[in-house]
Amino acid sequence: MESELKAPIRVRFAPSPTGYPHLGNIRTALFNWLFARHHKGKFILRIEDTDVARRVEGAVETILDSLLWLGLEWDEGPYLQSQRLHLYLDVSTRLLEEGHAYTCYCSPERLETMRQEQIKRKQPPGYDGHCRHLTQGEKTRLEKSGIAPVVRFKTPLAGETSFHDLIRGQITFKNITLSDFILLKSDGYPTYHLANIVDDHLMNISHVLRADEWLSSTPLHALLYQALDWQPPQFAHLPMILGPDKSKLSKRHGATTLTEYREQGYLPEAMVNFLALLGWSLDDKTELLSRDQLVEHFSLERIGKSGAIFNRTKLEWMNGVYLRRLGAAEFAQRATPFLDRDLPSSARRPLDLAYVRQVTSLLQERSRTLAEIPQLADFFFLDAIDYDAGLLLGKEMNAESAANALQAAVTELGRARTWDASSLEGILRPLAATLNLSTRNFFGLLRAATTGRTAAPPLFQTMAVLGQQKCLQRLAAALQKLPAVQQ
RNA sequence: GCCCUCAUCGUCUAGAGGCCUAGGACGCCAGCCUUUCAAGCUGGAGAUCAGGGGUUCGACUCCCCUUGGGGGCACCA
Repeated sequence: MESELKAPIRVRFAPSPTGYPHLGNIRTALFNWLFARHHKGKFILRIEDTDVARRVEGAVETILDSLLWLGLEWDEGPYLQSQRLHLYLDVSTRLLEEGHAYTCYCSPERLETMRQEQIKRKQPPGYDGHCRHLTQGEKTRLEKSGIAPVVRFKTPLAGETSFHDLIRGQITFKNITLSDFILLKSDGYPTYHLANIVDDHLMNISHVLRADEWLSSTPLHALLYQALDWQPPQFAHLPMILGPDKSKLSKRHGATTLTEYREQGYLPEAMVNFLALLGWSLDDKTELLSRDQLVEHFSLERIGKSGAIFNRTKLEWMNGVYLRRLGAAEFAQRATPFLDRDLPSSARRPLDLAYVRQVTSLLQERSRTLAEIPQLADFFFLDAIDYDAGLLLGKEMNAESAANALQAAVTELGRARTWDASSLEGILRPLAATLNLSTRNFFGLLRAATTGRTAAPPLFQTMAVLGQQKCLQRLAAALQKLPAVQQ
């Protein structure tokens, strides 16, 4: 039961536009969104664009686009940190004035050699405090020489810093292992550490749900809150999503950005369901949950601690489930853009939507992603099909009996007045008997002749959709191919 | 190297001391259904709960150590 007296729940998703959001980022966004919706709180979007050098064109748009595709609507923002620079500067100044921070004039070169030596001596790399005790005179001199300083936080040299994590419990770091990190860069932009806590404070963020990789920098943030005498939010570090080799997900693991999944024909509702189950579970058996059910049941208590390998095969299964659950019209509508995109150029455009609808109804329970529909369906849209003549012959068949059967089929089908699945069955099933062929062989022959493949939707329905004229044409073409078959 | 952290079937996970001879899902195998392929249904293989010590009448569950994995240690987030 949530107490009415508690501060309102306010969470944020704070990506940096240095790349396109990958599954891990999006899973973090999803958990934040679920948490906010479950508690009837606010979900805030904040763009952490304080790294001018690494900014990627179009990244912000892709982030917004990804969230909207999944239906993760935000209540406030997007706030851009690059437009709030004065706020960070104010806090930095205050920290300086109150003696919690100092200006540092060390050159990148000096820092680099320092680091190398520390590594060589097998010491933990970190700032050595060189500028910590500079006199006012020295500072003025360095300032005059044109060096733009950075501002560093004065990390306590002794003692320890601990904080409570909602998922992992109490976590403690010895301050000696923490170094004087940078708050403000020489270009006047804040680092993540500064901007992050200033904004979380100013935006009244109640809970910080972020990936595990931030755990190590949380003591820095805790120290900052202490120095500023601000109430820190509650922290919950989420387990990470891993690649098949158990390492942090990255480009080299293949498709990792959300938009790639959209292009590969996954449904947003399946992605939401699947992503939610990476690190969270409802119970010992539930796998399929709608967005509303997720909102209803989501809780931090049921988030696990260990990283999860992203299992694409299971996603495919789940996507198939969602695909099959769609209404036929909906399925056709969602499949159309993929057909349009991937069908061979020889297929007539624009696509005949009524025809598409008939085709997709045969494919709905056979596809796991929308992107595989075009390959499953191409023969429906092409005038001529190309295939190996060997596909025509079943096990107990030779070219002669196949020719005989095809000829008989052409004759009977040519006479047909109605052309639907049941009348076709009414013609072809008895014909198999007459020809003394197993349905397996006879229908297999017709399938290969009409579709050019051995695996396709049910024969009669397929033929019905193809139409009488096209079927007869293809049957005749198969008859021509037959002599070429190697026995 | 140092710091933090995690550890149940191949993978995602259930398990909050006795309900566990460890449950579910994906995948895999087999059977059924069947004109092929799927889908569906049924069944099966698959985890000495990383290893070792404790605590306890009793440990997958609590504690310690070891091992292994992951993350962090930037004028990146």
